[in-house]
Amino acid sequence: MANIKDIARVAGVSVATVSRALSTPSLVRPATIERIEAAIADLNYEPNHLAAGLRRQRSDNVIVAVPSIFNPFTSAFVEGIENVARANKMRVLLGITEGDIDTLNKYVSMIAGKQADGMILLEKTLPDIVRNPPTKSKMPPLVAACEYPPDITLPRVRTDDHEASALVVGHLAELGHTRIAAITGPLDQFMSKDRLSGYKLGLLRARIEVDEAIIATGDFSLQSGYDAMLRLLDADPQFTAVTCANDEMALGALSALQQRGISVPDEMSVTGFDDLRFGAFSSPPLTTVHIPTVEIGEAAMRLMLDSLLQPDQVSASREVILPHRLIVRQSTAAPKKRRKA
Amino acid sequence: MANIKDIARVAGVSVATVSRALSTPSLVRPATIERIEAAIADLNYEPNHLAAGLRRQRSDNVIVAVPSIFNPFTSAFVEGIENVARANKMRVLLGITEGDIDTLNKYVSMIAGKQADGMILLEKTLPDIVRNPPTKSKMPPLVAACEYPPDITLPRVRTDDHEASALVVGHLAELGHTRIAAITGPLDQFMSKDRLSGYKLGLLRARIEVDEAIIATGDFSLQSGYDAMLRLLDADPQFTAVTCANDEMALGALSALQQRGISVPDEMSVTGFDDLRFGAFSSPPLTTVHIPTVEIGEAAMRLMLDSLLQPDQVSASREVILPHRLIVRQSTAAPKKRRKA
DNA sequence: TTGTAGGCGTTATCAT
DNA sequence: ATGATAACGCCTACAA
Repeated sequence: MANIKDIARVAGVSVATVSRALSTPSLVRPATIERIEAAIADLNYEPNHLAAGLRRQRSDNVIVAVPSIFNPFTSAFVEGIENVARANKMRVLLGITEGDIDTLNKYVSMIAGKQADGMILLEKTLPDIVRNPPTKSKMPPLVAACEYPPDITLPRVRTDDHEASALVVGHLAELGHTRIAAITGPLDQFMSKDRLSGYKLGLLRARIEVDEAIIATGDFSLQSGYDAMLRLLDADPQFTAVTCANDEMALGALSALQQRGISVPDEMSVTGFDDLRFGAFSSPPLTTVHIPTVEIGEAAMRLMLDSLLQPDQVSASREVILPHRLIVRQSTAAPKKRRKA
Repeated sequence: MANIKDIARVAGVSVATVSRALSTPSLVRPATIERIEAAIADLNYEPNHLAAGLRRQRSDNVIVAVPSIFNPFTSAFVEGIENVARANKMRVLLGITEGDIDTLNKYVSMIAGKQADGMILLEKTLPDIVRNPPTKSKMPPLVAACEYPPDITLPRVRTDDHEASALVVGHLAELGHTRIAAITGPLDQFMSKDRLSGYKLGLLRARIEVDEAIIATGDFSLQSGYDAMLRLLDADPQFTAVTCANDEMALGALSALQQRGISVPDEMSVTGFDDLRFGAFSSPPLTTVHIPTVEIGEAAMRLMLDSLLQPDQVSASREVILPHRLIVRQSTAAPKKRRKA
């Protein structure tokens, strides 16, 4: 492979000029640039990014740490990050952790190892370095999305899940429901807790008492929504609506209801959360809260770019909150028929 | 940040020994290794991957080029690649192309620029370099998945979509259907053509004549499946089954049928393709063909590792074909009722 | 506007 | 088993 020296020789200039022609063309005479570009085309030259990175001490990569990408919420998030990264000449390194904290910590150390310049997190656990900042070396640029407790001091982007959940419950209450069940996410995740507390807030506002007997816990998967729905149905014959902490579980719940022959929304109203496109084509189409997932990724990447530009502004930990909105489809309606036991 | 020189000094050895302790410990005396490891822990040393890469002429990254990751099929594929990459100390660089050939070609040139060692493709178009191999420099390691025509000479992994489609049609024919519609993918994609020809093969085997009037084209999206279903319904009152070229479109079709009040499977049988987990929880659950998407990614990454190990074996372009299998759920049944006009 | 040269942090070759 | 040292290819003062 040709290198910058070859180009310099062929173009009859010094390597410095070639380097400048590539990175700061304004400093080079147009005629010279032309000769250099000719040489580049001629020799099929491609700058060695490793060498440049070594010299400039950065890789132009950003790690995205997620438990798994095999899930529409996460992949939309990653897509958003990639969009902005690409537009800014950065690359996305995929860091799948499977929820393992050691793996996550290893990804963090890749930053010190210059494999990446920073990391965007969509994880339920924080890497150790956040709680134990390094004394000698400096803190790597980190951006958090969605999942984290309020006391950490990272730049972060999220939606107001608390209010969003309350909003859904409000919608059901307005329709006339007075007994509203919930299927939550795993309660070791901050996001799940937030959505659960929002559910309770919604009930409070509607002057409905919380009944723990009709709160079931899932793990955000279709199957867990299905299972949780069956558990609720068996536990209580009275409730007429159920709010699920994400669309996947809501779709699972829909499937369970269909199997039990309980009609939605006549006998049971069901709501989701996230607004996956699958929810728009379920039977019936799912009432849900739109979460701007792609935009969350984009905002996170922008925060990352900010951190990268101002390495010392660590304390300027900004928080971006993106708007949600209620999407009413056909899975919710006023309670009509009594459910048959 | 501490570097290898610092470690050498603190441990009282040369840089060469430190390097060896890290990469080939068997060549270093255990006692020495211990001193080195102590120094590493002490100084919080992390090897600079950029420097190592420059020296060794590789980045340990592999690019995955996909039109979009925001889709369960693709994300499963990427997850499979990441699994194997991680196990082999390689990283996945996400290359989203949005179907743009220039973007794709740029990703290819990143290999020459040492940002990555090779590329795995899940695209409907091939990068230029495949048709015009470079004369001076050597061909970058490329692995293709699923989408490509048979005449190219890349290592590749795929399923037998042709037979799989025929299998689905066979299933419907066995149930007694004689008028079977199809919703295909975009016909500029090889994968779509393959699935379409498999559909025709299935009809042939069942001695059913092909009727182009009940073949509609979609773009693999939910919405397009929904739209295509409505078009078919309006065009022909007779058919009793429809096979869709992927699960997303089948789910869209299900939604259209539900809206028209046509019951599945009593009045209409519907089949999908891919076996997304959403299909298992639709109403009714979707009969489909299981495609081992994650495994396809894993196999592709293994082919990549092979190519990387034997840079000259370009001609040894292996092809891996992974098995599919029919998943019969409740969206297919013997034709019963007549559809109402 | 252009050139010279030092150095980024490693690995690998060749000695010892 | 260990050490000295020359690359790897680029960027960026500094000099001209």
